[in-house]
Amino acid sequence: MICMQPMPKDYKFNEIEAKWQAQWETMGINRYDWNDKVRTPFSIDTPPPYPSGELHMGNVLNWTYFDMVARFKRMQGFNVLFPQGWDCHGLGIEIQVEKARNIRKRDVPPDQFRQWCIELVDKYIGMMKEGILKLGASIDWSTEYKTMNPDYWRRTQLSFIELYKKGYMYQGTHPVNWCPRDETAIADAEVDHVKKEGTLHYIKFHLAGSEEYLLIATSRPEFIPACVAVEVNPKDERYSKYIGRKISVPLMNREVTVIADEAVDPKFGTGAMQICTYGDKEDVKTVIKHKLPVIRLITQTGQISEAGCKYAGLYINQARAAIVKDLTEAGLLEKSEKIQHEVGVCDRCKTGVEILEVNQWFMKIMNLSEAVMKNANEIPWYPDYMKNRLIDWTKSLEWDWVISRQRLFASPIPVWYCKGCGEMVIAEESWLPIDPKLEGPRIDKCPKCGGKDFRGEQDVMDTWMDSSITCAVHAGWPDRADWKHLFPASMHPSGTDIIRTWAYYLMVRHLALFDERPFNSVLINGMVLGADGRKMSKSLKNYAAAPETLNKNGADAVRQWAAGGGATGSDIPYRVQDVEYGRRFLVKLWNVAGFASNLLASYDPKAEQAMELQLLDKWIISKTEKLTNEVTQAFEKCQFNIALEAIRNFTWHVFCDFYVEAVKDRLYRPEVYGKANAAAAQHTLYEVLYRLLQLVAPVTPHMTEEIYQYMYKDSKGYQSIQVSAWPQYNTALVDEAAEKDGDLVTAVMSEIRRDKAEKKLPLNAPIKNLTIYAADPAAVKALQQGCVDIAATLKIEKTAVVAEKGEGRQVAQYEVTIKPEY
RNA sequence: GGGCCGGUCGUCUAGCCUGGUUAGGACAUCUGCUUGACGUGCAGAAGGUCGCCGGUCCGAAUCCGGUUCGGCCCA
Repeated sequence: MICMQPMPKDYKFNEIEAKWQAQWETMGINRYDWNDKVRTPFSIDTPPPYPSGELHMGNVLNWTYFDMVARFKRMQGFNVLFPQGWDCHGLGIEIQVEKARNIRKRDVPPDQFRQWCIELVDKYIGMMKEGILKLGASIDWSTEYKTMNPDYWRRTQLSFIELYKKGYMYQGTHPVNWCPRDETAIADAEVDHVKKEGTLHYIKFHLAGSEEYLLIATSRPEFIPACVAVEVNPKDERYSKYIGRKISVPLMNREVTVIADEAVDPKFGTGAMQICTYGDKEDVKTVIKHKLPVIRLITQTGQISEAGCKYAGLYINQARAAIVKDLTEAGLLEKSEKIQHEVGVCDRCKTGVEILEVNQWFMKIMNLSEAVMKNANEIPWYPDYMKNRLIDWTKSLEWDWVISRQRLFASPIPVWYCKGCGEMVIAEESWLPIDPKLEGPRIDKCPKCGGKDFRGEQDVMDTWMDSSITCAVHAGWPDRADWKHLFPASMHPSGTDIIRTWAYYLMVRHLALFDERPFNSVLINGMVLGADGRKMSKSLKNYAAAPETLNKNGADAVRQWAAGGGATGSDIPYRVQDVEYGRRFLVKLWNVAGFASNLLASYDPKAEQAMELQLLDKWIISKTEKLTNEVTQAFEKCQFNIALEAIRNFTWHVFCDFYVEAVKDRLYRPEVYGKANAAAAQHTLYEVLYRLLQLVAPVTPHMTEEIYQYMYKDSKGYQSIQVSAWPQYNTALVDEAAEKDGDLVTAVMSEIRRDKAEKKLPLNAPIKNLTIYAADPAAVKALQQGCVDIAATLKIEKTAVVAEKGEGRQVAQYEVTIKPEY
């Protein structure tokens, strides 16, 4: 019986990759089996990406990581859940809609605006999904969800209600980061810090009823109307005599007190500073500490309020200019100088962030910090040191998480207020999903005053409220009674840039909701850099478009770049050469498989045959087992680059360059070597190639599947190599003696090749006689076993092994010499 | 100012946790060969005092301390 189909010479990756992507879907191998309670589940908490246009190389890197884990775990026999969602809501899309249509959120009815957002998100999802499909990610598409769909934000609302009941959600008037352009509160995590040039103004503050003045340095003179104190360092001798005295605020008909605090840096500016509400985060601390009053100077649109007297109505920049001008005219401006300083900007629109005291919804997070850090420490991180990013971030937090936003495209906060008495009504679980802007609470009257009129909460939730419950949602919460079967997630993948947001928010939300951590390990990917090592961007001309790259090289080649481009967690430059190397490896693999299928045309893997394994057979079988062990361990530790390099080197330089070369003759001329010998070569060739295909299958799933279907499907019986059993390291097949002897034999082969190369002879140039000298009896024995292969590989007519130290060319690193006669 | 990461052949990167290999690989370069699979492939060559200083050790790219230069994050 002949079961080997001849393989075509060409590999058309476009066709073949698309074919298997469709077939896997049909076979259902990517599906998580919700009814299977036998296999251990392995769930990947795929972070739903923010749809922002076409897939980029960063996405390619991430999804390749997720997919390699999914495929590896599937082969290991786990019931793998690899879900896919889309994180739709948020400022990013709103800003794009505003820009594309040249409007502001208030210019059109909210429904119209939301509709435009939905349309844009859907368009982007289509683009990204196409790329992810092309990459061959083995996602269970039956799990696909969009956070903008009511069925999803119902869960966000439910989590809000439960957290409210547990006392984690509260409303309050506190200073928050505020983006004047987007007119909304934002969280610390959404503030970027950028270096900017600013001006430091030295302004005279006269002591009350005196000609004496203090010089105050400030980069924000527009805050003078909100000045509530002047602060100096208590140890600063220049100012100690003024502490406690009244001082007048320039241009304002008002006096404040000079206070002392260690926090003031005597070396910055003049060592005396104005405290305003609020120029920066430090002001907030000072105001609380010294119980200072608050003057609300900046409005939600970034203008000066009535508190700014004559400056009211001006925008911040205009007010600054006006105040500097007035100060100059009043002779109160001593000097101005340029400085470099860091300012907080909105991470979406890059507008300078202000600190406003406004009524908002908050989630209590400060008391969860210990638990976050404890849990971060208890689970493995790949790589380990990345856990510091989460721990450091957690330690640095000072404010609770502001979760309300004054925007439109987001999950509604399910709350109403009685117009009569102000009583708050929180939605019942059975009302969800519900938008309080569109309908009232499902109760007859206010439970407190009996009033019938309610005002729905106009604010919406931070998008992170949607995306920080994915571990529970993926597991089936709240609809599946058995959702704890998949919770915590086995692995949460994250990027170095979003640890402080995604990993952090997931941790606090789930700990607060369920008193349990959301994931049991974390896989971190670095950023994709341009080939020049700088951040990839279109303007730097080092940008590679992912769809184009995939179309040109095929997913399997690009995936090798992602897997092998660098250590897990480190930033990885996108190098075309890496993709090309990947492609060449595929050509090599395809060729050797095709070649092997020819050599194995008469081989029936299922037939019981007598075989006599030769030295090099045992040698490569043993090495293959060790490779299996090495690759398995590397995949377990998410060291994809190590796994891939080991497989490629072995395939190319051990299997192809030595084993296949050596075994050709045995298979071409079985009559010379005997049936059992040839059978051993066929068996070894067949099984080692199969093992290599399995090991590399998580990285290059398409080609390995194609080869598997031609050569192995019938004998191995799995419908796909993707569900074949991951090989176990079989120590019984490890043969140290055979490896040692085989290494000597291959070293001799290399030495003869070297000799031929030096003599500028072709590698198949015949050698009349070869004499090998070795004094060591063990070496002699090995060479006697191997000299048939040496002769066959290098076209030697007669070979002799002499058991003595002889002359000739020394075999590198061995006490062995050779003497070829051409 | 704080935290984390990194500095290894021309370029990029592995190794460092668990000290001892001629420091591995890829790309580029050079020299041959083209052989019964190879969109080429194969064979070979050259190229690194592992940022710097000090310590521990019989022995350090690897451990420790310091220093310097980058990158990221935070203040």
